[in-house]
Amino acid sequence: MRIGSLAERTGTSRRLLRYYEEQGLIGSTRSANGYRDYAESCVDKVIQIRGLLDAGLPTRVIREVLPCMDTPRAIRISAATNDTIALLEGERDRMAERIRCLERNRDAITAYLEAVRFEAVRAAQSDELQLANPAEAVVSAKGA
Amino acid sequence: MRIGSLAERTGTSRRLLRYYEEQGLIGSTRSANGYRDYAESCVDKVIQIRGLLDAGLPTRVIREVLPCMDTPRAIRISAATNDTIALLEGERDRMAERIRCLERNRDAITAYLEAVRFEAVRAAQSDELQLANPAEAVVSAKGA
DNA sequence: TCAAACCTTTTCATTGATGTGAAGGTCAAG
DNA sequence: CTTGACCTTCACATCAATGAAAAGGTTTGA
Repeated sequence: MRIGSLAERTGTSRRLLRYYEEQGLIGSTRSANGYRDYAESCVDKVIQIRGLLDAGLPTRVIREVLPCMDTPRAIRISAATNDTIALLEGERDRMAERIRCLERNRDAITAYLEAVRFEAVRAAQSDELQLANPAEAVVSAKGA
Repeated sequence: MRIGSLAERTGTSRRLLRYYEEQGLIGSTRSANGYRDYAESCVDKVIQIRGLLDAGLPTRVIREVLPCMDTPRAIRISAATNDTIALLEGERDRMAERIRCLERNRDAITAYLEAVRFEAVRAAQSDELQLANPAEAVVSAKGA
């Protein structure tokens, strides 16, 4: 597959794909004319890279982590030195911490949105009944 | 609390705290001499900001999201326009997507590490029994 | 009171990482 | 031959973060 197809199928620019290759995140062979030729698996790989970058992981970490999830499920054990293992454990823990942080904040946003919806309903009912002023409503949620 | 204490208690540099204030992420009052004075709640807030930035959220988003989680649990409903709500829902969904991506990859790393550990045990046992060569071991995990 | 040590202020400049634009050239198909 | 996809390379944009200079406030102790 050439770079245009890969770009289209992954929703990234050709420029960015060349950049990822420069950063050692993806690989490609070259056709006789010098054009890059990508494996089918690159599609998933690029999507995964996009997700990890968007989740805040630096390319350096992604470079280390990606080989552990090769899509033709072959796990290279031999290349795992003790240093690599320690490094991966560290990154796994940092990922877990990121997940916790995001979950906390996602839940807080969810709770806020629910409170807003609840308040909107309450204000509408109040409006219906007695034409009350819904402005400046501040709800103190001591319980939550 | 002055900037030095806050820096020490949050593990960030003074410089960075001024930067966050410049970016509208935290606030401070000023003493008579011009020194910044921070509320106690700023400690948690800064830690939360660090977590969100580390998780890949841009300051723009954090600025919007933070007011929804004020620590004296007062939820300001009034300031929630329809635009704000839509924006928050979008960010919540993006957070959820990040979480899924990180979970997938954390699990993949975990599985890899377990496979490595398993392989290490197997190689050790093999060593004990027949002095086998453990180098270049590649395990094809078709089942997983 | 003087001074040294330390904290704070603002401001300008820079770094590092991710990503993009565009120029100038090659290749291949209509 | 023209068009469109691809190549390399240099430069630029953006964002988070940092460095350093220059100036002033605060504290402590001789």
